[in-house]
Amino acid sequence: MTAIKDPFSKLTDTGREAVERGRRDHVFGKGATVIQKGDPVSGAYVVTSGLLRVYTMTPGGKEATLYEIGPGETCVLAINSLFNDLLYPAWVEAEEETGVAVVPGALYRSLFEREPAIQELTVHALSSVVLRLMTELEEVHSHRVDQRLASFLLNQASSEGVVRRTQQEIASHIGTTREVVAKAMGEFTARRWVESGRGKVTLLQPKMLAALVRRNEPTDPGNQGKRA
Amino acid sequence: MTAIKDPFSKLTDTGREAVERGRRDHVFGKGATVIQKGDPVSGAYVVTSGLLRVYTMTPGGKEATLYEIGPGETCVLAINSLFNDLLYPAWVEAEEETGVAVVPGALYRSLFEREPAIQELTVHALSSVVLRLMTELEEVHSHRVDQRLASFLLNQASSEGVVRRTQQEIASHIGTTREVVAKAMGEFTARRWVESGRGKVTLLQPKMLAALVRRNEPTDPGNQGKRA
DNA sequence: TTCCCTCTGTAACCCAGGATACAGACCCGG
DNA sequence: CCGGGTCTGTATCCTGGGTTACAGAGGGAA
Repeated sequence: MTAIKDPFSKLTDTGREAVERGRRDHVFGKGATVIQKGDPVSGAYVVTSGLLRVYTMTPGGKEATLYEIGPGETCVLAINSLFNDLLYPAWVEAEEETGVAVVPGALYRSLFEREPAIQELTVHALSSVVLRLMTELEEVHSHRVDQRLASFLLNQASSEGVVRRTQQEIASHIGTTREVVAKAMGEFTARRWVESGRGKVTLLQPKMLAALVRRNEPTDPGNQGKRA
Repeated sequence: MTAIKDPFSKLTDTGREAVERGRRDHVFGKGATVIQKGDPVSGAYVVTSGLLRVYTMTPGGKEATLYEIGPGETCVLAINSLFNDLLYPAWVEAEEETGVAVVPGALYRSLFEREPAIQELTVHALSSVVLRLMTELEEVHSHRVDQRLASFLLNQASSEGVVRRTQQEIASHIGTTREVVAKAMGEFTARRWVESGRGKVTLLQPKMLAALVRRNEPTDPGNQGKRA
């Protein structure tokens, strides 16, 4: 969503020129840390290729993904920090090889004043993050981990219903530990809703997963045959 | 924070005039529901007096406050819904008697295009909400409820260190139940960090509370003398 | 093939915190 | 001054899920 392929294409000529002169391009390898919590933010980060993951970390080292940033999108937290002059409040890493264009803060601000395209981009990016955060927050305190897992699998699945991620990665995304993911996953496989392999999960019954997400009762009220 | 007393004061004359013509003022009594989840949003909501509370609710009816909106601030979710044309994703209620000016969506959008003050206001409001949501999200999965309670008490306290809220209200704010609040509060009173009365909590040792929030270990490792 | 490293599957344990159920304290109105 | 509603204080129980601790199962490299 909000996939504007080249965010600078709609600028005025002078604007585009300024961006071309001012932008700094970087490439981050898979797994590289792009920004750390507490870093001062030097400019607006626009992803040109690849995928960034923005996440928080508990003092204990457990991670939870806030959201991801794809090509054409910009890192809102950076913009946020830019306008409010704050330190960056989270971590960002490259999930794969990722190109990033950094537009210096002062330049971005002046563009924001003059260029409708940048205003539009900014507001849109901010809005969509607000939405994602809200959804996440709501999810986090109204769904159990098996539900969150199901929901994660559903919207990470390729069209063939395959999710190529290790359980550890999944755990980080939904903010829990590997073992817990394995537990829930075990339940899903037992019910033949998914098939689980090394670094990959295949959805067999997406509908059942979706139903689980919606449902509020525990996995199954009349669950005899397990423990006790 | 972000307390702009009259958000319309910096508009151009034509802009201010348009707002005066277009705005609809409402007053909501204490406890009144201002917007419900799923309501279509007709415009930007600007609080003129009082206090609004934005919260989510689990299917089970448990509430958790996302953030509050004071005079001069505007409800970002409304703006968000406005720009993305979405249904409103949460609930809003008046915590006290509250005046709200509603600026119709079309008008707001056109103002946004022309008026720097509105652009500024919008971005600032969005940014600060992003920050608050992030903080909340981080808090929710890295702090225990006693820590969250402590932190809540600390930033709700008046200058004399008094919080005038019932335990039920507090529970809704930090997203748990009354009983759990009572439990944690009991612990605090036992340690003489706070004094608890009907609808009111007095902080005696704010420093200890603050320390608890920062600390990561459980309340006290060598906790002999209670239970067992 | 073999070694090793990464990933998954289980099982047992334990604790924070949600649910339930009262008892008593405060407070207003009649 | 009494009675009923609203709050607070506990105690008891139970479950979701974090923790620990291994035992296999791929799978790449030498």
